[in-house]
Amino acid sequence: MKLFNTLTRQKDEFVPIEDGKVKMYSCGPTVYNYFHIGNARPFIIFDTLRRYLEYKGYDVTFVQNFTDIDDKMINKSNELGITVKELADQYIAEYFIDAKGLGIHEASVHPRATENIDAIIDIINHLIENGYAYNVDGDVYYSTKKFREYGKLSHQPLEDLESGARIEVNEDKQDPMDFALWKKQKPGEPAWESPWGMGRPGWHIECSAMANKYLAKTIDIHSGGQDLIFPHHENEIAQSEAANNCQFANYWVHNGYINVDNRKMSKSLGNFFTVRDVAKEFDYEVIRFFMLSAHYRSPINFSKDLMESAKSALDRIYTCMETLKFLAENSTIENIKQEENQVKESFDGYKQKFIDSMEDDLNTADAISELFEIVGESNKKLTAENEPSKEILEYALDVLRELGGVLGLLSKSDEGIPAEIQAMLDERQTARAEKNWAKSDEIRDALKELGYAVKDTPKGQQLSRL
RNA sequence: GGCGCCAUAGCCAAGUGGUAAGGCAGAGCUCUGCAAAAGCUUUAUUCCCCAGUUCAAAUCUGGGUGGCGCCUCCA
Repeated sequence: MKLFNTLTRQKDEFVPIEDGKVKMYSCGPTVYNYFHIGNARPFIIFDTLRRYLEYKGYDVTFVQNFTDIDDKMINKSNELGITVKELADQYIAEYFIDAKGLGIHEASVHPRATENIDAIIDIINHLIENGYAYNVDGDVYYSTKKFREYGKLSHQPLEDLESGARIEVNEDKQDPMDFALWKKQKPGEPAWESPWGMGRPGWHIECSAMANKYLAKTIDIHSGGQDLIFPHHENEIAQSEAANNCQFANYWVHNGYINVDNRKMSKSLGNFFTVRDVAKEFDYEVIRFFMLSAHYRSPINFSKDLMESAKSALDRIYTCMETLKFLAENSTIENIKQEENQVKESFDGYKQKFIDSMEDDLNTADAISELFEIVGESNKKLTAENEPSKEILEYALDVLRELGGVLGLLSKSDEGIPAEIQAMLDERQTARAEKNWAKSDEIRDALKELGYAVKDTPKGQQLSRL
């Protein structure tokens, strides 16, 4: 498949280092709060990339870290009067609740910075030995000037970065662009022992250390939001490549922002919506569908109207699936009929186009349109009047489930109908036979109260969950 | 100041040289006891503007206009 590589600024054909295997690292959240819709985008996008690679048969090792020690963690824990560890434990648990809802598979490993201090110290030591880092009284900095290729990811020469940089008041640094690898303990801060005294790791070094520890010195794909390109990912490259003397990641993949009123959604601007809050109003799955309905690199706006529209679109697919299921259960014809072979062939065609779209830099928007082609054709050809065979109905369902699964969608489990609901349906059926419309409608309303919608079709009553 | 992205119908959104996918919303019709769902018809002679290249441009080139982002913690 082709992936847009920030390093080369073009779509590159993806070739893994080791045949059949993919090593992927994605920057995870700083766990001091619920994550917001903007944070959710990379989680969903790269989960989808991972799913697609697995669908293609790759054995994917996917690592996503938790940043559980930094200024924000310390400030928030002080605010709440709890320890940094307690804060981290709480929001890591909350992360998994939202992630599960969004259909995000757990990573192969979810390492925490604080549990990998040894690996972090190791790599810093290495950098000092190699002359890329220096210790100033317990603070250790990376010397950006030493790394010749600094700026290769953000495509900015060091001088240009420097001229735009804010002047930071820190006389310890040899150069304004140098960044902290290890921060000396300040009073009241959590700290770990190190060769340079008590302190804690800087933000960038944890990812270098953990990618190395849990994956390899050179990994296949490193992903994250576009706002991490500089400085975070640029610094990771500087650290890892200086320490290991080899390329860090072959493909750098970055997703676009989520905007609110055309402005970037971010914690610092305060214009964010947490996934938890949005999920109170819309299904988690609607959020995921919304994210995948545009290309991952383009910026998208978030609004309630757009969520409503995403919900309607997703409902169209589910309604079709429910109808297919209903017809399959009531079909008297087992094997595919002669005239249905054409329908089957066009389903195969849509599936192929779906895959072609995914191959082209994960074009999920285009891929989703193929789902709707299948829905449209099903609605048109596989109707009760046409007496479709069980085989073709199930084929349609299988294709939708399979492709939906690649996107992490359409997996709502269909539980059986509770006995009491079935009793109501039976009662309504009798009423309808007697043309007792008042009673029929009464039961329909009662079912609606219980969260079920009922449709009257030539084949009988079709039930669906609201 | 440096670097980069974007502009397609009422809204969202694919399409990067061969004559405008898909979804949402709207209107009309069919079906229906009523609904719901679905189907049919309908909604861009045109892709921000101007110029150029080409047999052919939404797509390539140049120039505008408008919006956004990174260079600072951020997904």
